[in-house]
Amino acid sequence: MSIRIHDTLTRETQEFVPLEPGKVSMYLCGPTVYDDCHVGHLMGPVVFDTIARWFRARGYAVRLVVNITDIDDKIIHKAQATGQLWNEVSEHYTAQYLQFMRDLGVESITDHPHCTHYVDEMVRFIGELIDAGRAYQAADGVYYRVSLQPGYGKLSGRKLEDTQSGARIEAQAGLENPADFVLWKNAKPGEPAWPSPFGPGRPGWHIECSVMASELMGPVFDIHGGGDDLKFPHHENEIAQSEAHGDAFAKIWMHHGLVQFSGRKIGKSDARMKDPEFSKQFNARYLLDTYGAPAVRFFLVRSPYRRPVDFEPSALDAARTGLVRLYRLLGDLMQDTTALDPAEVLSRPVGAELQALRSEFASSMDEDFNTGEAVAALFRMATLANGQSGTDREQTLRLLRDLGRILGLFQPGDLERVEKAGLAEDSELAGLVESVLGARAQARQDKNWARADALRDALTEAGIAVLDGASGTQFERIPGVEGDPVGILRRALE
RNA sequence: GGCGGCAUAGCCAAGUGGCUAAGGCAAUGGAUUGCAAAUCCAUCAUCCCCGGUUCGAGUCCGGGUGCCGCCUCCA
Repeated sequence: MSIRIHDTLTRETQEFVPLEPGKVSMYLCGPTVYDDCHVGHLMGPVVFDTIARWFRARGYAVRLVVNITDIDDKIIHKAQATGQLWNEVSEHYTAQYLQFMRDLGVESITDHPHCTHYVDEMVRFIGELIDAGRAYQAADGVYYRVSLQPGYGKLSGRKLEDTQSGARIEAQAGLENPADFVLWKNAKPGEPAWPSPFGPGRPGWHIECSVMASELMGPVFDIHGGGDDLKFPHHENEIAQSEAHGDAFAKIWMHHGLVQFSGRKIGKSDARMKDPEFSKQFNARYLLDTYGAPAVRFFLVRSPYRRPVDFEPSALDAARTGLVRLYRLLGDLMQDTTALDPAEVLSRPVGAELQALRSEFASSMDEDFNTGEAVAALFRMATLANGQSGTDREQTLRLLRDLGRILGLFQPGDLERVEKAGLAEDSELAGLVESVLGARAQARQDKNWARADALRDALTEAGIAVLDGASGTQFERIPGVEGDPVGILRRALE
């Protein structure tokens, strides 16, 4: 029952052996805080939070460092475009990002180093690279000398010559090699700057990860993660810098697939994203408000992390429907806030059928964190529970919930957050819904079926699904229903 | 052009050479319901094409075809 991990560097899945017994140190490339998050930005944190949770369930103490890039060309451009100070931009989007982390239940991140808090360390690191002959000053900054790096390109599987023949790298004046990359950018007039022996300026993008990772975790650590698109050049360059600095750096590299739409990656440079109607459907805030954060988390965890996730509203909706089914099955168990002991959950004595499913769950997670298979095991537990009664059923449901909780699912309040997504912020609509439901209840009592059904139809049109049950009537918000729900419900009450 | 990945039911999607190819959504039939919805039960694929290895391949190898990512900022 050891954990196996796919390493991008060796392209093999191998048993994980920690540097220090019982401990895991991980570094994940975090956001550059210059704009609203889209769904793609949520994937890394959710994936690595889930991985960290499984490590903890297997008894490891986890350190997970996720940087915040709070100085960068894009931040400066955004500030210039909006008339803000650069740090007003970065602080605003940092706060937004951290709120997303809380909403999504990402709780494994132990350190959120800000790039600007480590400038001195970066300056020292760059100075050491210059002293070692591995970096040089050019007209507009300090550059890393790629030509002296043996094995440059080993992560992304490319050779220096290939990179050059790519020909899309503009030959920059003063560079020894077109693949050399900037470590320190000299400040232009009006740009934010930090003092350094190489002149006032700011750190380049790649250097921050090398420096902050080693500052917080030392010259070698267990796992470095990030999105597939960061393999080259970002991670390749991190390796180059750190190795040139004499650091062993990450033992294992893990890369998650990218979120796509209609088979194509969603990115800032995607022409489609210029259409506000198009981009809105990937906006993180919009998605969390419309579908509920737990549904978004569940969606991202349903398939294994290395595959690209094809995202579209109907797929998220399908995931949400299945998730709600589990919520309803769990019922009151969802609200239990008792702290969970993963070791106990994984070893607690249970019936044979349930034990088999728990085994599948655990071995799926052990095998490179295959959350897709693990989730399938949860659904099979649901089917099992439906055929049981009494203490057997109770045992199955408890285990289903607890295993889900190890992955960050089934938190207290999640059902509300998913079923009522978007309603909380609209108190007028929420009030109207209650009024219409009350009127309908009265009509049903009077056996005025025509009136009751008309009210129900109005609710449906307004995007509210009515759920009659033995213990009264519940309702849920149907995601993605457009129109004027307030107007519809007002008219219905007349 | 270079490097890498993927092709499994209407849709999404697991699958570590070998019992009946996970799971979700949708659909259909049934139970339930004032009627619905929700819920429960049941049904629903031989895995892009060709060739090969093997007692046995969705799973390995070779060749096609198609799609995608990276090579420029990018989670």
